[in-house]
Amino acid sequence: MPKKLFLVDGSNHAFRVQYALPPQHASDGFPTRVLYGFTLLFQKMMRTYRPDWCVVSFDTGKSFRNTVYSEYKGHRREMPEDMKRQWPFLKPLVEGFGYAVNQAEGYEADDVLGTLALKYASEDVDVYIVTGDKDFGQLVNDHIFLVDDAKGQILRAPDVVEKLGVPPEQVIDALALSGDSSDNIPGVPGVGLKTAAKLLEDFGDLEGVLSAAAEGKIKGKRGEMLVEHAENARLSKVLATIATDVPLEGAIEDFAPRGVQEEPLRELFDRWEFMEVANKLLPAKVMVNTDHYRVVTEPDDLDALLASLRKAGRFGVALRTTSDRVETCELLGCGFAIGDEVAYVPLVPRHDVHVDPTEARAKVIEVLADPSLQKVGFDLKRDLRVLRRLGGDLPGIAGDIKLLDYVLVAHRRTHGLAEIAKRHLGHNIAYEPGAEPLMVGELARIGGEPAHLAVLLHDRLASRLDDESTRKVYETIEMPLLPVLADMEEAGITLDLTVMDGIFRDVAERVEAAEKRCHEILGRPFKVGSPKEVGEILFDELKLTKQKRTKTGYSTDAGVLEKLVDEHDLPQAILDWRSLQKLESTYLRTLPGFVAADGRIHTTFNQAVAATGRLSSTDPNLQNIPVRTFEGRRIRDGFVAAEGHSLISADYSQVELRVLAHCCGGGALVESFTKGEDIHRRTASEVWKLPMEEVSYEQRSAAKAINFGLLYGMSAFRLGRDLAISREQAQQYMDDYFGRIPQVSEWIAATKQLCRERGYVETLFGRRRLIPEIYSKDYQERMAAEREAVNSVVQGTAADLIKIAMIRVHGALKEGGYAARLLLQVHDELLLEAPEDEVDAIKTLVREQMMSAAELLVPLDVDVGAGHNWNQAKGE
DNA sequence: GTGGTCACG
DNA sequence: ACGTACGTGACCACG
Repeated sequence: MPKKLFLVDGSNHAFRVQYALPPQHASDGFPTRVLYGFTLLFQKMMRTYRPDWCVVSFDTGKSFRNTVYSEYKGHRREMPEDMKRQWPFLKPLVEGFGYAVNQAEGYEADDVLGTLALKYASEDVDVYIVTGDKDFGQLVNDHIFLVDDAKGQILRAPDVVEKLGVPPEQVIDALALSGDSSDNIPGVPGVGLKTAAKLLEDFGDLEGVLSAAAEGKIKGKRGEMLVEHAENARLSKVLATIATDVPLEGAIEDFAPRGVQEEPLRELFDRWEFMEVANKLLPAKVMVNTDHYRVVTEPDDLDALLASLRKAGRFGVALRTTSDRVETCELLGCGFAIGDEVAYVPLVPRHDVHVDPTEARAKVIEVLADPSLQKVGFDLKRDLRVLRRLGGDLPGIAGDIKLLDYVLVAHRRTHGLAEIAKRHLGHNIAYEPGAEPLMVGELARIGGEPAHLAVLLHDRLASRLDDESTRKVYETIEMPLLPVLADMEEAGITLDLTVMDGIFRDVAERVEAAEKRCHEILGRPFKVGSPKEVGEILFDELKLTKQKRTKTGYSTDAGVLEKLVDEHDLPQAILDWRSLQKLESTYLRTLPGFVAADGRIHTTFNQAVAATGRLSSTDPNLQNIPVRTFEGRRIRDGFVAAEGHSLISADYSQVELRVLAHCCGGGALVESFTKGEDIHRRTASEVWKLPMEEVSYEQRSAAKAINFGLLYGMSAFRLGRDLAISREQAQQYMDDYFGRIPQVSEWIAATKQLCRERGYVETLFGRRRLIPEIYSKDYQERMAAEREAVNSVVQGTAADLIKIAMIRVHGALKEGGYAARLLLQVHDELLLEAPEDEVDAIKTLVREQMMSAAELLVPLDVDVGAGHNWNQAKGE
């Protein structure tokens, strides 16, 4: 049996895969389709083809032929964006599989392969060229074959005749006549492979055909074309000819497969999330060895550990505490990891630990407070706050796994340590909430594991930031924001319980009255709070007009009830009850319970939850305190400044529309913001083609709805409903709008297109959100994805802006030596607290810092006010 | 635990 | 042919 040499036309395979397979991405948005296509090929190579030698060749992109003939060949096939990003990883992938790469500088892959084929084909060596390129038919002989991997066929000389109509010797001439659109060979118009074969049969070779044509022996249109395009045909012949004389060094033995290179390949598969392939190809590996974890039980060991932490200068850290509330939790211990050295220091008394807990705690707090030591961990904002409460601190934060995962895969709803460890290390975490485990061994694992995982995951995740833009978001926005948020949470905001109690009594009384009224109207008691019961009463019993349905029954939301107020008294009564009951249960009753010993409420800002880049606030949520209605707004009277202080509110004016204007790069939006106009009025004047001063109140309101809708990807249906006009009329408004400001619809279309190409969108600052649903087969899901794409850019950019502003304000306050503090962020608003004598200076400082957070095509505007409570601060 | 509703930007 | 705007968190009823 002859031995087998496989020659892979890498460039050709890449393009074939690109158009044959569906788009595919790692969860951070990195495209993997081409890499996957190669992985499939190499798996087949290993299992089925089993070559004695194999070499993969790629175009270097600066080939001689390419340069000389580029003007004739037209543009070389333009490489799509996602393919370009994968290109640098192809060589490592080939080498990971143990195959050789040959990229002869200055030559095309075709020519390198042609040369190798001729050089090595012999009685003892069969050459198999893996390519979809028809050109290679010219090389086929008794020892050179083609492999069409897509179809799984091996083509020998007779197969070439069948496929191309001519034997290998005539392939070049045939292609010269017919051309090859996929390879940018022009040929003669109107001549396909069939005609070419026929002509060659009649006249021998290309020159025979051309001279026959010149002598008028070929009749009709075809003859004319051949005469006219004779030069083109001769040029095509040159283009179609594969060189076989490229100077190449080395011997065939260089191409002997070296077998799978486990570690490099594992790293690549890991990054691309080729889990199944990895499991099949690579031996399972224990990534996290927990056996050697230790519990520090002796004073000497504690000192030794602290010394090695200082010596290392960088380590993983994880506090272990009771309950989850920062204000009330107790510190149970602290895990440390220096590389794979993992130790847990218990900080509560245990019979089997011979270190004084008080002493140990002091030492741990001291080492963590050393700013020269770098710490990595998971959710270090929490650890920082716990330590601060105990008189310590946590400077020198070098990395936070939660934030890393967030910037890499923002579209995931949660970024828990267990989930991340499972995903990246295949490791199941031993974490057990609740009581301290009894056994020392168990304690070592549970206490040490988070610190160890932080170290292991940090390096893996940080290496994925190599994408410039994502790294920038992490390093210049999220990481610097972490201590700012910790300070804000720590500061908290005073809740005046007397004020709250006053409102509570009033509202509670009215809730009861409202419930009574509901019962009276119906004539019997019922559960006003049960959507099911309310739905049945309204629509089955009272036979009011049915509208929307939910999955489980009738919808009774506010929009539905409002439409029924003319039919019956009950809907309005229910609406009244609901709004009061909402105030009572969500705010008036619960907020006082969050007041800590210092009289203040300390919310938690979640920095890693919103897919767009926004913050969220929990326990309690201070980002949804009522403001729209008079009754609701009263609650803000309860949020007050400390004695001798004022609250200062600063909010960005129309920040999302300004971002949109900037994205559009010009047009009426930009012009209007630059002039400082009333943006809704201006929009109305554009849509109705009126002078600004003639815009009516209704027109301005409608324009406002349009502007709002723009940010969300509005539908004419919804706009019509909101404005109480017909769908057609709403569509007309939208058409007029886009007609007048074409930049907006152009940008929206371009954003959707970019999302389809890449599978993700980016904010102005490079924050990325992956949107896999953009490829959904479900129309509705796909449309929703398009809206998300557009909205994420705008909302996300605004979120980046205010985060940058927060970092700047925080820095400026420190720099200026002010006692004023940031307290809250509500998406486009910052709330601060300042001593009376600083108020004026702080108002100016905040406004300036916020306005200059970024330089956009339009100015950023900020409204500032101050007052004793949140209501007043927003008002004046 | 899920769904409906409603508070915010 | 089909549904109808983006992003959150909290409470209540109900299974």
